[in-house]
Amino acid sequence: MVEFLTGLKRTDMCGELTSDAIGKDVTIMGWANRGRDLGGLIFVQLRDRTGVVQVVFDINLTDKALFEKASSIKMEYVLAIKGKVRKRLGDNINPNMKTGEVEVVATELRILSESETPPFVVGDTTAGEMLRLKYRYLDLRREQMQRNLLMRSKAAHCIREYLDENGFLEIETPFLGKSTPEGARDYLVPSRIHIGEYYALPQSPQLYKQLLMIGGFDRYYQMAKCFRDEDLRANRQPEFTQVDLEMSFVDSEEDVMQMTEGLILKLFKSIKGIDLPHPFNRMLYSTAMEKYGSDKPDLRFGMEIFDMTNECVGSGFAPFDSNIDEGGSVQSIKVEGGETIGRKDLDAYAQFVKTYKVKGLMWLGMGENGVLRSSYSSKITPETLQKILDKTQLKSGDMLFSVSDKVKENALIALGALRCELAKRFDLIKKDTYAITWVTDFPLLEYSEEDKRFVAKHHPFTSPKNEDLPLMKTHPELVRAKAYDLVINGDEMGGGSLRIYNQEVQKLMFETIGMSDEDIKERFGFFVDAFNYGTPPHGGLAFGFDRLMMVLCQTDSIRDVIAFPKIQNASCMMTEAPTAVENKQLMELSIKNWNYAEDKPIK
RNA sequence: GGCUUGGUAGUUCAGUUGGUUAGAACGCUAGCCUGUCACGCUAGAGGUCGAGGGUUCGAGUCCCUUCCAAGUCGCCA
Repeated sequence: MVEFLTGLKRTDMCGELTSDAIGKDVTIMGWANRGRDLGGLIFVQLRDRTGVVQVVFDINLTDKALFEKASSIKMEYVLAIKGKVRKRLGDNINPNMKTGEVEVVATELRILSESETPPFVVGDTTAGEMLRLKYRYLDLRREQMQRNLLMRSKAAHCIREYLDENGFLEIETPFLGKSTPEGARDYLVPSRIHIGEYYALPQSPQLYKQLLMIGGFDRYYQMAKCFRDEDLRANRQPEFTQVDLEMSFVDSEEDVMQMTEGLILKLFKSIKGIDLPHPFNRMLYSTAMEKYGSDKPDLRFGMEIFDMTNECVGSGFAPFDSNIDEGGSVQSIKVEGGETIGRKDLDAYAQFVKTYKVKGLMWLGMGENGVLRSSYSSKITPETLQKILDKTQLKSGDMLFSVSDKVKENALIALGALRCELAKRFDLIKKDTYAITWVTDFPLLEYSEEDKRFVAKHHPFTSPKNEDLPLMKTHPELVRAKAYDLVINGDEMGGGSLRIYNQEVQKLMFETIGMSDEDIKERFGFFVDAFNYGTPPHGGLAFGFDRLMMVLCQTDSIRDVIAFPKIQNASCMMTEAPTAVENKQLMELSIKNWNYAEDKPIK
């Protein structure tokens, strides 16, 4: 039977009916949670996005037709209920419900929509994610998803408010843009009108926002949807949202960092009610790598990496000695209480570090009364062993992990990853802590073995440090960038830089990464041209809105903060996108009938 | 592309050394029940053990191939 809303207007939200509402006549609407039919008495929990309230049908208080209708209610039926709010009888108060002191005595019930038995009970947090994503619209009814997306909306509002207060204009930039194949793989969109030509979806609005600065907008921001056709991770989706901002006439990195810092402070205050300590910590990239083996160090716990190369010179142990001879090093971390790690787990950790670029993991544990247990102590000279013990001040119960490699950075990265693994095992990460740091002074360039040339670590418009400019031609690897990353709890939340605004410097940059004048013209011609017509010094930053929401919502999965996310193979469980399309569509786009060998359409 | 873990009822899972008719809870169906709130009670339905092949007298269990999912390395300027 079809029932309509005709004549009914919602007066209240379910979750907001507390003792203040006692005696009020209300009309409420929502979905039925599981009900409890006691025979002559039926309880229905009605849910909307604000929460749940108990509705009661009493056979002695309602007419028979209404009561029978109520007994036909099943989970996820959509109901409109008129009734009167009353205090629950006797001591039937549910302290676990916000609305637990009251109930609505129903006088009218309309079943607006029936539901088949849902594939999982809404609110069942054990339901598998595959299933939840297939029926995402049901999953979205769960309290956690409602809360996360509410928080996301509030955060977006808060960001707009802050940036507006600080004179930023919200300006949209195109989705259909030009492919500039450097960096991530582009998602391409075929052009119907221009046969054989393609737009690219933006990986970021980088070029546009710099052009907006040249266009005189001075301060810009955008909640920008970005697209990258790369493999997914727990915190990576093929389409995601960046809070993208850019400012003109900035003099130093601090100008952008402090503006961003104000935004993060306001966000945490208004969303979580937390006053974060500030100013945020600043850490040099080189320090982050040496102490944490990562450019996004997790500072919620210690266990810092230290260099043990000097102690291991002439150790008599071939792996140490040969790596040191080749200019490498020995890096270590000390794990207090780590001596309890069993042999099986030690082997597993050795396997773990091998997934990075190093050969193995050395371990040295000190048991009771100073008894040593080690993978290598018998192979090094007693003098070396003594030096190590002196350096590390190893105590009973401690475990020392070391990684040696001819490339220092490899050893650091492997040990940095192990450090985070061990922190999880030994439960060193306290809940509800936010360790925030800026990482600054990144290298401008890095050498790509694959391309046999230097490539921009950030992007080719990042400004080198003024004082490092002379090194561009002689030691490109030593040039530092005016770049900065914001790191929260070991995750990169965002990054930015001051941009090059001088044609000479830009030219030098392109030369250093081996881009010919032709390449430049082909890829960035419009962009480079713009710099000839008066470019203000500018810089900005983009942070991952989804990742920030993960932190604020305290979840490990980016899918928990996105309404309709993709799964690991970049498909959508619900719509099954991507799908094959009709030949007719392909013909219109001249895709299927394209002769790639001769690079022209097949007539 | 590599590695690790997983796939058994609608759902979440158990299933021992390879051995009778593959179990539990929730959900579902029918009935009873006036103060439940994870309501309770009684009865019932529900299975291609991801798929294919192999070993065996016998496979959910062992082997091979393959598909799907999660995490991760590569990748992500």
